[in-house]
Amino acid sequence: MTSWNRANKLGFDFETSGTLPEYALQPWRRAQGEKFWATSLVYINQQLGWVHGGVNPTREMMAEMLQYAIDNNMTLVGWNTPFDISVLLAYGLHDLVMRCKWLDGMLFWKHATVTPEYDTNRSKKKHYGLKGLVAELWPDQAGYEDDIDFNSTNPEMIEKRWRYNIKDVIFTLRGAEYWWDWLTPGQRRCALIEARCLPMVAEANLNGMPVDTLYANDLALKLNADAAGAMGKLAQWGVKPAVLRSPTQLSRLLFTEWGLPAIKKTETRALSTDKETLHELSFIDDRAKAIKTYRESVGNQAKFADAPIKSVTYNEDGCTHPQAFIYSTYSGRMTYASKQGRNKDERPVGFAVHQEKRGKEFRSVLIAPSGYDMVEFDADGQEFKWMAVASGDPTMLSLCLPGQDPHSYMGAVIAGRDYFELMILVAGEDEKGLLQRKMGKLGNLSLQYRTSAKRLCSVARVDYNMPMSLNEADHIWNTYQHTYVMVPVYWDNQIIKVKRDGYVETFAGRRVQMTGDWNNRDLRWSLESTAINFPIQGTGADQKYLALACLRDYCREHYIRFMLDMHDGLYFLIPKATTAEAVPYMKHVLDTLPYKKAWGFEPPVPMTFSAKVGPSWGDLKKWEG
DNA sequence: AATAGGGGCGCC
DNA sequence: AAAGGGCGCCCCTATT
Repeated sequence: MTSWNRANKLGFDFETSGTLPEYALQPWRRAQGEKFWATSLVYINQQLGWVHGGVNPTREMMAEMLQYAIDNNMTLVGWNTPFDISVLLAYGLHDLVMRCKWLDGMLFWKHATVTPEYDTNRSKKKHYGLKGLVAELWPDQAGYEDDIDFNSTNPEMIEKRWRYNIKDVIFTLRGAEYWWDWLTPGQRRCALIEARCLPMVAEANLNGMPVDTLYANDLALKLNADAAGAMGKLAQWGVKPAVLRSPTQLSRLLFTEWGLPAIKKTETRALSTDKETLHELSFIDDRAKAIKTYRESVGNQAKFADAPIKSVTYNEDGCTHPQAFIYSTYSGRMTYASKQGRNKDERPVGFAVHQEKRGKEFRSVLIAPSGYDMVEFDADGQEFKWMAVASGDPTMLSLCLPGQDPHSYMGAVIAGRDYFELMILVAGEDEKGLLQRKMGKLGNLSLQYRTSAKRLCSVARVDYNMPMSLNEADHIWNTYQHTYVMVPVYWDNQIIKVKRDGYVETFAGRRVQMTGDWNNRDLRWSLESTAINFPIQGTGADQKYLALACLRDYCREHYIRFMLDMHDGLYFLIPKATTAEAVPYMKHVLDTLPYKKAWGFEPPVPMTFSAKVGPSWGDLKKWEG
C-alpha cells in the first residue's frame, strides 16, 4: 500500500436540489418526474491543476467525468461518496459507475481516528462531515459554507454555490490525502476493500426495497387486534393504554397499586417494567402477561408495520429507503437510518430494517421487485468461527470443520451424553435431542463474551421461553468454561495486550484506538469488552466488505443488485433468469474468499456461506444446488 | 413548542 | 459489586 499519488486521483462533488428542499437528499425522486436534480458538479485534477464540470450538469457531463476517469485509470475521490455515486446512478449511469474506482476521504478519517464512543465523550457522537474536517484541520477556513442556499435559482447564488462546490472538492482531496497518510498498511488494506463497496451501497440506498403494502396493512391490523385483545382483558381493572406505554406510570400501577413484587431495577434505580420483569410477573399474575402482549404488539406495529408503510407513502415509489452508512460503527458494521432531518422536520424515508423481527410474519413485508429473486448469503457460524480462530481453542477449532455441529456438541456436554449419539437424534428430529441441542446453542451463542450465569438464565427464560433455574444456568456456564478452556484465556490475554498497545486490531488490520482510562471503574469493563469483542465483530465486518468487493464485478456483469446488509447476511436481487447460474457461482466466490491475498492472513478453518432464495424476505428457502 | 435524555427493545 | 458487545428507533417525561 503505497503513498498517496495525486496523479491518479480525481476529486469530485455534487450539489443537488429538488422540487422540495429536502428532496435534495433523495436521488430516487429523479425517477418520479425529475423531482430531484444536480445543481452543480465539480471535478478536479489536482496534478494538472484544472477544474471541470459546471452548473446544472447534464447526464452527458457526468458520463464524461466517469469516462475520463476510466480512460486515464484514475480513482474518483469524494466525501461521503455513496451519496454522490447515487446521484450518478439516478442519472442512469450504472454501467460506467460500476466500472470506476472510488475512494472516500471520510472513510479514511474514520479508520484513522475511530475510538469507542464511551472512550471519548459519551454524549457527543463525533461527526465526520467535510465541514467538521475543515474546522479541525484548517480552522481559518471554517464557515466557508455559510450563506449557501442549495435551492436558490438566483444567478448570484448559483455563482456563489459553484465556488463553494469547488472548495468542497479541494478540501475533499486535501482531507483524503491527509488521513491516508495516517493509516497503517493494514488500515489502508481495509479501507481500500471497503471503498470497493461504495457503489454497491450507493445502489442499495438509491433503489430501496419494495414493500408489500397490502401485506403490511394486514400485519398492522393483526397486531392492532392482538393489542386490543390484551387491552380487553385489562379493561375490568380500569387500565388505560397510556399507562402501559409509560414506564413511570406502569411502574406505579404494577408495584404501588397492584402491590406486585419488584423484579429488578433500572440504571437509575427505578423499578424496572421491562420485558423480563413482565415475563417473571406473568407466572404469578395474568394481568402482567396481558400487559406484555399489549406492549409487544403496539411496539412491533409501530416499528415494523406502520413505519414501512409510512416510508412508502412518503417516498411515493412503492419502496422503503433506509439509508446505509458504511461509517457509522467503530466495529466496521454498517447501520441504517430511517429518517432524514430531525424531529419536526423528520422525513421518514425508511424504517428500522436492521431490527426487523425474525420470522415470516414480519419479514414478508419486504419483497423482491418483479423479475427478481431475493437471495441471502449467510456466513455460517461467523462469530463462533472467529472466536475459535482468535482463541485458538482446539475444541472450538475442530468444531468448525465440515460435518461438525458445535451446538449438538455443546448440548451433549451439558447433558452429559455422547456427542455422536445426540447428532443422530437431532438428525432424526427427536424432540428431546432437539431440546438438548437448543440448550447447547444457547450456551454457544450467549457465553462467548463474559456473560454471567444470571444473564444467561434471563436470556433463556425471556427470549427463548425455556424454563431454567439459576443452578442450571450455573451448570451451563461452568460447562462452557471447561469445554472451551482457551476462550477465558483469550479474554485475559486480549485485555493485557490491548491495554499495552493502546489499540485493538481485527485479523484484517482494521483498528480502533483504545487509549482510554483503564483505571476508571466505570469505563474499565467496557474497554475490556471492546478489546475482547472487536477482533471478532470487526473481522466479521471486514469479511462482509471483502465479500461484497469480490462480488462486485460479477454483479455488474449480470445485473445483480446489492440490497441489504445484515452483518453476517448479505442480500441481493438477482434477475430470475440468472438465479440458477448466479447462486452457485456467488456461493463459490464467498466460500473461497482470498483472505490471504486481501488481509495477509489465512483463517485455519473453512469460512463458508449458506444461500437462501425466494420472492420475499419472509419466504426464503435454502438453496439446494 | 422544541429538545434532551431515559427506558425499553429489535436485530446481529 | 457486578457487568457480553455493537447499533437505531419508539415512546414518554422533564426541562427550557
